Amino acid sequence: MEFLKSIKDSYIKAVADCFGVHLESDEILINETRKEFEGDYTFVIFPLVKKINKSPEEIGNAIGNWLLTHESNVIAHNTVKGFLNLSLSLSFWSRSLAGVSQEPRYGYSAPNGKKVMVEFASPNTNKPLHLGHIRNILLGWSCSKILKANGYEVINTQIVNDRGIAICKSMLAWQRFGQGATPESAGMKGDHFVGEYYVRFEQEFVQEYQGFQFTDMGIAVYEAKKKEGQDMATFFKEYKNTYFNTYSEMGAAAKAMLLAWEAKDPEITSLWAKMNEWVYQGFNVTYENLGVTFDSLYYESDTYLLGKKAVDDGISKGVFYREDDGSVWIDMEDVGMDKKIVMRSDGTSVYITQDIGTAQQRYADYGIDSMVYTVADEQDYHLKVLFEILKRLGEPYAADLHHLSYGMIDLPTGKMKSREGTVVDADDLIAEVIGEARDMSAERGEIAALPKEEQEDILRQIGIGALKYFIIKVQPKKRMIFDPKESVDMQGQTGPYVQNAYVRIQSILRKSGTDHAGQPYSISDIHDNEKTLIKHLLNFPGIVADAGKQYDPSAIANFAYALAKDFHRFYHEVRILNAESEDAKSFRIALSKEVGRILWCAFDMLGIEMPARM
RNA sequence: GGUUCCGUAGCUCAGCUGGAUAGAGCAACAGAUUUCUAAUCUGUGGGUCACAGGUUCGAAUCCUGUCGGGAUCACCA
Repeated sequence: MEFLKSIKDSYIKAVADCFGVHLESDEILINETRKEFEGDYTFVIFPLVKKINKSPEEIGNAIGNWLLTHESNVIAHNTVKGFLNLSLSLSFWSRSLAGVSQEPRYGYSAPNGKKVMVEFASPNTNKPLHLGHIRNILLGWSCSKILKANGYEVINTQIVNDRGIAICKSMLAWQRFGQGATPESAGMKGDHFVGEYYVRFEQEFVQEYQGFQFTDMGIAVYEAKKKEGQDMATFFKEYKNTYFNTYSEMGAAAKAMLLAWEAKDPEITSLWAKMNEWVYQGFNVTYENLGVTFDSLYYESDTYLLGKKAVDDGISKGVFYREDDGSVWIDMEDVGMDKKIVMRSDGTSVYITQDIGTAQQRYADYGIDSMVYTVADEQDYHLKVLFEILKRLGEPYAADLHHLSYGMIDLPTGKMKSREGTVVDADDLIAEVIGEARDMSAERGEIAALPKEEQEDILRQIGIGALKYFIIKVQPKKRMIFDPKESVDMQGQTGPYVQNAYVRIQSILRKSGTDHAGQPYSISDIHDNEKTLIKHLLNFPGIVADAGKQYDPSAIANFAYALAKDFHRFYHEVRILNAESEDAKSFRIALSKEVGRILWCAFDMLGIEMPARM
């Protein structure tokens, strides 16, 4: 949209003409005029006062007068304190709207030739997805959409944490207690099925551990290792991990299983593959319900040995150094970070080594220019270290790495804790919001006449829309409180509220038929409501660009809400189909259509569907 | 303790590249439907923008410090 830019250019000319001062376009501050003042847009002229050495009023009036004679879009002006308020002509508004209509990809940038990989989700395969994963998935997916809108070629990926001691615990429990059960025989979703065995392992282990505490051995350990004055319960609480790694029979069995897996033992490998497959089938259902897909998958079982070559390279480049015991380190104290180990003395990789290797693998696979990692803020430091290492290794994409960091989700009752069973399960939550949408819809009966299948689709769109919007409207970096009751709200600042604005528009467009779609119009008057909507439309490209730069979907969510809100008001105060003239009717239909389209685009960028009816 | 993020209405959140009298939603109360779908709209009340300094014509926004909360600081992942 170039109209606002032309006014900015005129402003620069006005300043040059009136005062002989040259301004750069980024020195100009233009806002929408606050509703208590007369005007549409407002220039803040305080910054000019020093340069020109006249009073703000004098400067404002001079520029205003200049614009009045030289800039046809400006039809009136007034200066209040340091603010020059401009009123714009009818033709500005109608041409602006027409400009939006004529641009099929309005708000979207042309391809910029850059390829970015966005990583999100990245679950462990020993238990089902929960609320935290949902926030991660929604952020990653939306960010991917927003980057696409900004002209990037985007590859969605995840690193599937499919190996390690956790999955071995599930496997061991299944071996011992499963009696050959399968998700089918148990009638369960695969990820939940496997998760049950993970829980079972913990239960059995705790039982074993409690038994141990009263054996002679246990008492001897307590006496030998306790801290001064520490009672038995406290001691054993802290000792749990050590017990797992030393005396525990189950711990030993799980660790043996991990070793067998690493040695590619056929029986263990096939059990591992079978149980992971169950989990993936479960995950895929959840991903589908959330409407997300991946372009590529990386499995930790494939990548966990990667990175060793990077360590060798790093040593020869002088990025890493070897200690006497054979361990390899990087010293980043010069940039305010610590020393960090990248390879153990026994020659095995640590977590970050894997990440280095995976990054290199991804570059080898896709030749990407940049990467976005959607990872919770508890790993801020880890990602910071990773990026610094990749930079020092001279990786070609290292200058453009971004950690999409987000805060953890709390419940009104406090933190989610798996030990206390307060973790909100993703599938349960999805079912709940759809159920709520069903109840709300039943009260209204608007869609009752539609075929069953279509109804279900709409209920899903509304329920999931409520849930997604509730989570995505909050700035990523902020820790958020998730109140299950509020998450299913469908009134006020919610997904369904925005969807409802869209649905109203579709209803109008259906009723108006083809008679008025795309009809030319020449308006003789314009409502404040209409101006406000057009202002929103003009803002959209800037919002999208900003959301992309900031990796911040909440900016789009808030924009969509503001637009929907102003549409609802417009809808209420102004007749559209029964407008006072054919011109006004055509104009309002055209305006509604563009609002609907932009709402759709904005929600698409959030990964939220728009129902046609509700 | 070091580092880092957060602190805005009773609650959940916007606003943060400095601009006019800090905005929404929820909750409470009062209204609006012979009208394009009321998942809507209108109105009322509700604030030392954690606190204290500083920079500035101007600070919720930038800087410093304090307080409160989270995270992190493994040869774990």
